[in-house]
Amino acid sequence: MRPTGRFMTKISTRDRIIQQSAALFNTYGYHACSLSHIMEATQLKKGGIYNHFKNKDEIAIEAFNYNYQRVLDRFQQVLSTANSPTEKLFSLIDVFVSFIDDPIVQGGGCPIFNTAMDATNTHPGLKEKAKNGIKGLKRYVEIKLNEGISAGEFKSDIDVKQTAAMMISTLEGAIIMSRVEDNNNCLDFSVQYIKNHFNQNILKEPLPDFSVLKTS
Amino acid sequence: MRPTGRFMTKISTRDRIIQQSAALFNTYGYHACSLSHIMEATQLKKGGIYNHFKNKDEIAIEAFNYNYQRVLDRFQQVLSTANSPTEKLFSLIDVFVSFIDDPIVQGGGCPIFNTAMDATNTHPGLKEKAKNGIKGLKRYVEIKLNEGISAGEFKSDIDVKQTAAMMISTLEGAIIMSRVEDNNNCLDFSVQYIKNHFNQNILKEPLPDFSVLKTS
DNA sequence: AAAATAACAGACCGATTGGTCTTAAAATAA
DNA sequence: TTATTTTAAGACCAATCGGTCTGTTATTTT
Repeated sequence: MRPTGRFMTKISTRDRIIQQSAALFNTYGYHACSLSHIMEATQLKKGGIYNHFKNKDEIAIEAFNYNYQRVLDRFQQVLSTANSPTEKLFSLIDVFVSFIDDPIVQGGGCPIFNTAMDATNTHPGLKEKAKNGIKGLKRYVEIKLNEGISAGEFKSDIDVKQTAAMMISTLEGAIIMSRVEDNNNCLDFSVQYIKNHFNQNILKEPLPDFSVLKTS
Repeated sequence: MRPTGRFMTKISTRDRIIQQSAALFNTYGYHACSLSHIMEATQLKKGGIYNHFKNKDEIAIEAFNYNYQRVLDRFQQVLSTANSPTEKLFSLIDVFVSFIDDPIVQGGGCPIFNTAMDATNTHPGLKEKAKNGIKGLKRYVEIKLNEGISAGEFKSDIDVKQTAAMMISTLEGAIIMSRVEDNNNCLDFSVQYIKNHFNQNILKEPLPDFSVLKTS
């Protein structure tokens, strides 16, 4: 029962807790984000928080869900402005770049991968969620690759799964590296590299713009 | 003053604390690794530990140094069995693969990148160490690339810095992905991919073995 | 052998952790 | 308006956190 005006929906306290915690969990990780942090961010006391959640774990899970949805939303949003499969494919790359240029959530980077790293050895439940998140991300890319093949724009003999995995791991690796190095060099390199590779190995008709890459 | 026999060196308690903590920090991260964990692993009480270190931070720093040195050692070791620059370049790739197949330290993955992720928003000191660690890793690869150019085995117009950054971020991204997915698929893809790229774009005389890649 | 030093145990500390519960106020339903 | 339910405050809890300090036991040095 959410209080609703005529055309707008007031955010529930529970959702506000989730959103503000999502920023904290992405920034500090599960163990380094305490309830005091959440209390301070939400301006609520324990009672106000535990009225909506049974424990910290439930908040963290919901926070991940929220961040994950925001990632998907950005994919949707960016893809909606692209027309051809080729444009869509290159738009996918841009989404990863946007994780650095225009972070989805406080703390930066890709919240899915951040959670994956944070939870791998410490929080089986969250790790599983991150694992599925990555699977979803991959499926997303695979669909777009298949659409390109169906439309006749991409070569039909490409290994879709392999290409999707490569693209994601390369860009995610570059995102991490750029975050640590405090500059975008590595990400820019990777983007150039992948676009070039797509142009040469995925597209049936390479774009003329990419034939000259060595501009360093 | 280390107690030494004729041909062997007994490990100091301090070093033992560092080594065992190094495993814990790599597994759980800085905040999720408590002194109780360290006490249990080392079978020492507080007094025994704080006799050698002034605080948890100092242990974590030394633990990182130790893990970092082990990474470098593995590079040295693998490279020592390679003869030509080409062999050395491909050996570098194998070192990253070994992070999954034969983990350097408990918790798995690359301890440098693990620390980088763990510390980015939570521990400036450790983050700086990880940042420098990655810089060292990159320099290592760059040196090997330059050796290949000098020896005339690699093309002379390659962008060494860009290539090194690409190689590391791609493989590190794949390592993380493989760890989350609990299989080596992504890493294997990436390795195939990079080797193929090196063969086509770095080596002056491509190896015949790599011309056929599409084996899926 | 005696004196000095290094190593370690373990009690102790205040602060903080995640979590519970009672109570009062606010919002909703009757 | 009254009764009921939801929301949130905040006291309280045991457990644990990183860290200090004292006392005892080993180990060196003299």
